[in-house]
Amino acid sequence: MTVLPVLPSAAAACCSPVTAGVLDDDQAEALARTFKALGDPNRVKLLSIIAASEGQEACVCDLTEPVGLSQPTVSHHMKLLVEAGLVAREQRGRWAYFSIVPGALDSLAGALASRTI
Amino acid sequence: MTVLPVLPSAAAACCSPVTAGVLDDDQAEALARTFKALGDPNRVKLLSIIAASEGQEACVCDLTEPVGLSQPTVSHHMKLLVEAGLVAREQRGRWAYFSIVPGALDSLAGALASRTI
DNA sequence: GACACATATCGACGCTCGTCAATATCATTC
DNA sequence: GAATGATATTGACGAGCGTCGATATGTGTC
Repeated sequence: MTVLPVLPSAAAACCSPVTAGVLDDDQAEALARTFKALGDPNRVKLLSIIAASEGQEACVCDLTEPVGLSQPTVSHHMKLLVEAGLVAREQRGRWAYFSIVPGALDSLAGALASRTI
Repeated sequence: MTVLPVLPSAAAACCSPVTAGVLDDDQAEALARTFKALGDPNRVKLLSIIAASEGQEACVCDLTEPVGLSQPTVSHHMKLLVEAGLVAREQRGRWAYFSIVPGALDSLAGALASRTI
């Protein structure tokens, strides 16, 4: 029960393009929270590392070395990404596997793209 | 000469989807800088207000009241959005008009969306 | 040029963020 | 259940952010 199709914060971001009208406070807050999670280069890199890994998942032990940060710091960043609804955490044995929530980035992209159709 | 199709920071973000492989430090840095600009609810709202305005442009005087912030604070946020390459500033008479850089949000969305084709 | 108006900059204030070392928690193995 | 290994949490630190009032800059008007 660790992977949800769309998490609350991501759901709020979905289907409310920035350019489709004035966003209310809740929509702006939800979008900003997700963008803030992407507002750190190390988190962006962590995300890309996970996506580039086999099976689109990685454990903290795979992530520490590429970004050159301490284990607690990587754990901290992963927690933020999970809370933002961008990444899912699954405990398997001793390891915690992180994977990108399907559709999370796409729905965020949808909130950015203009409706040119 | 205030409006550019794609500014440097946005250009770096373009065409390097987060899920297409491990991003190098420069790409991650450029993407994070743009996302950080969107990581504040007031800036997200300012962006949507501009997009929803007639002619897709607005001056600071139009923006202060809707977000409920002081004029210097709005000016500060607009500066960040301009530096992020998301918004263009054009001085016309006494007023400074802000507009969303064409394609900026779309290329950001492109950096997020997975290539499902 | 003096004035009025719109916007930008400055200086300061609390608050949050990114980072680490130290430690705690949890799952596995013996 | 004691030991081991992977990850999370805690506490602390400096750096950066969001905000404001006060002030400076720039633009048009008289």
